[in-house]
Amino acid sequence: MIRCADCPLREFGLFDPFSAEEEDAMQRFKRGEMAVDPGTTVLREGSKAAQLYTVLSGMGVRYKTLPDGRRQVINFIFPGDFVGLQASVMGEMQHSAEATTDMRLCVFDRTTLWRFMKSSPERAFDLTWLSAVEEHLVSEALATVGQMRAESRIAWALLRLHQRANAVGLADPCGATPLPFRQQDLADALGLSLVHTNKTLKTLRVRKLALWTDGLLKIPSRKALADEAGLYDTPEKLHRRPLI
Amino acid sequence: MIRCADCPLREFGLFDPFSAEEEDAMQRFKRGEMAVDPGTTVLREGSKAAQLYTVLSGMGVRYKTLPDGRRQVINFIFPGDFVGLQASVMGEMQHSAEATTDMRLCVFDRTTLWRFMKSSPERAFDLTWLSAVEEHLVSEALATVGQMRAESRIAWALLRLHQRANAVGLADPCGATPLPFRQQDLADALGLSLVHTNKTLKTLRVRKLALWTDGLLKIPSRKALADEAGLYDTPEKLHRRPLI
DNA sequence: CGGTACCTTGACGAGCATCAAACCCTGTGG
DNA sequence: CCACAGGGTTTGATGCTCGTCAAGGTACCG
Repeated sequence: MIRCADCPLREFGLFDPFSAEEEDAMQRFKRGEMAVDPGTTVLREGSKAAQLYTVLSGMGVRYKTLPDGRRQVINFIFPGDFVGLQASVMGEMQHSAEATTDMRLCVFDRTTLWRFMKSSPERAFDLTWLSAVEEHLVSEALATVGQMRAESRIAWALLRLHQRANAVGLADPCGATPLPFRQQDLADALGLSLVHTNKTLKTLRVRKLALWTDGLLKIPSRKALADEAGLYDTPEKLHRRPLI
Repeated sequence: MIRCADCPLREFGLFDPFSAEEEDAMQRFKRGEMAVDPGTTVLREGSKAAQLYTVLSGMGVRYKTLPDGRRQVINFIFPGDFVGLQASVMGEMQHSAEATTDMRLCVFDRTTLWRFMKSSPERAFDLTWLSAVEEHLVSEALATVGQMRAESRIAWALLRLHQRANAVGLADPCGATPLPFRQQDLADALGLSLVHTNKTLKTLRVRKLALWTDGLLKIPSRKALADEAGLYDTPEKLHRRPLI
């Protein structure tokens, strides 16, 4: 089992540094590790999950299933993400979480969460912070899906995915970012049909704004893509985030 | 100034009860009261607001503004809602909040929030809880906007608004609920044009599923409306929520 | 070799946006 | 008292975006 002190996620500037005591408290909180295959449902909507996880490696999606079987992807899961807080706080999950690739997870116990918050107000604050950031991300998605046309929606999503992937060191020297999702996942995230998503991806390819093929994303000009996405070119100031 | 002990919101079963000490701590936390007119922007997107508020009475909207001037309503504000947590936790607001009606607000100070969390782990937990619930609400909206057709979206929104209003005692004996928003607000919340929203409201009226005119909403059969909204008829089990 | 999962492309039509105009109601000022 | 303006609602006409249907292509796997 990886010790928190050696956590591979710590290398990236994305996360808040730990003090020695913090590391220690975290270590006691940690329950174990888990590795899952692609397609595994880590948390199921409606379940009163007893565990929560920090993603060590791999990617996935959070999604809601509708009565008629369609699904809405709420957002994409990247290394460093904290999954399952909702169930711990609200009693049960309101969405599912599924691994898209192989995934390694750091396992924590729900029952210790409360003790954890109590023992350390800083951690309690961090949890609130994480939750507030999630809300913000979902809100931005809502604004995009509600207001933008297909081309802009996809531009927005690809740009955000690119940022997130880069922030955890997944970029490749030649500028290609691995993006192992299916077109259907993107379609479900953006409220578009698979067919139209496919066609729109093609026009973005033709316009040389974003090239996503074979699980690799290349963005010739972030500025141009941000323009299409209706985002001010993001000065890459990603929030530094707490790591739990 | 209303004392927390006499808070008019406490009457409704919606909120967690307070112990005497809790009440006391809350009272020290409270900074004052504020009354605003319809149309007032309480919090502005991008501002590093120093205050946060609990809504004592009145309604409003949270929304994001897009570069081209369109807006996305994130959700609607009701009495008991806690507004501005995002700025306190994340540093600045990611959306604006505006009063639709006259509104009375309980004012708290941002700088005391941290002290507040530190002094009382239960409150810290409550804040995380609130944030998690917000996220859930926005996610549900995202799923609705992303996957449903106009008629279902509007049915969903009206049903949710009806529930929220009733939970804070705004229902009228004869079954009419005050709903002071404009059709444009609903349109902006659901990613629909004003015109199409209007036409869809008409068909819902014709179908006797929901009658919303002159700021009053009447729902002949919640079951029928829930059906159209793609919701299992909600057993009215609204989460009891902490009151801050 | 058939089967499955995913990507791709074309044809067609529906749902919804957009444009334009009329119709309230309320408030305001001559 | 009436004219007028402004904010919101309502309605019709037109056409674009996007969903749906259908089919074919490719890679991978048992």
